[in-house]
Amino acid sequence: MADADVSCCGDPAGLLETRLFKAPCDPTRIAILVRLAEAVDDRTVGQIAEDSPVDTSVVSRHLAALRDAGIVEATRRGKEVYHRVRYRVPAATLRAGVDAIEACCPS
Amino acid sequence: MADADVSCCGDPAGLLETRLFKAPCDPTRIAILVRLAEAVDDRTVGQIAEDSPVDTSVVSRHLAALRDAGIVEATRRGKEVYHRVRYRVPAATLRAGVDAIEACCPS
DNA sequence: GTTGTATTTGCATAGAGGCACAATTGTGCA
DNA sequence: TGCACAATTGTGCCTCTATGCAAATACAAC
Repeated sequence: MADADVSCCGDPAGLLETRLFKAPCDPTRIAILVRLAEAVDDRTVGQIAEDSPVDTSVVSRHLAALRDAGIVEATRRGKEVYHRVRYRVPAATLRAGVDAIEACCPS
Repeated sequence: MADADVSCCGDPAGLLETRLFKAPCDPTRIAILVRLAEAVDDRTVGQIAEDSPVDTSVVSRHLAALRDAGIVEATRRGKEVYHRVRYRVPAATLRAGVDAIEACCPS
């Protein structure tokens, strides 16, 4: 049973084990993500760190985690690395999971 | 808490800070949740612990966390406490969040 | 009441992860 | 080149949480 592939719901463990769910577990990561979402344009690591109580290195690591989870994307322009939130892909992943659950699981 | 209320997206931080997102952060909790989802009928703490490498007390604690997050519900019948997955509420919460994001955020 | 079983809770330990600081890397410019 | 600045990475500390075991609680049967 370890190979968790429920007949109707697709692969719930696969979804839950995604970094998509692990990424928002830390309050600091959530705060960074929200800051990034509130910004109208892309933000550099330094800009985000300015608004954050933690060190720049910490922000850098958290952004790397968010990038790794597919929640954030980045582009290097010169010395700075500009970050922005990816909305479509994570939202689509979540929606697909919710659809699968609601389509087949007991109400 | 940084009055995080983005104009269009509702309260993203509020959703992310929910225990709904914190609960699946631990692999053991995910495994327990998947076991529970795979079961056709309700499962007692002991039954879940049988299929789990960790101690019964650990399972009990994780189930409490999942209950606290609204992902699992339980009913006591005699000595045993029977658990089952709640699908509707968590799925609806996630769907509402996804809807809000897709409705207003940059594509 | 007592006994037996299921679950929860208290407590100590160990492991994982966040954090700050320092060192390193990457990039642009003189 | 050398220098300055932005970002990443190495390292050690510290906090938080998961874990196991034991004690306590909840409930049924007697």
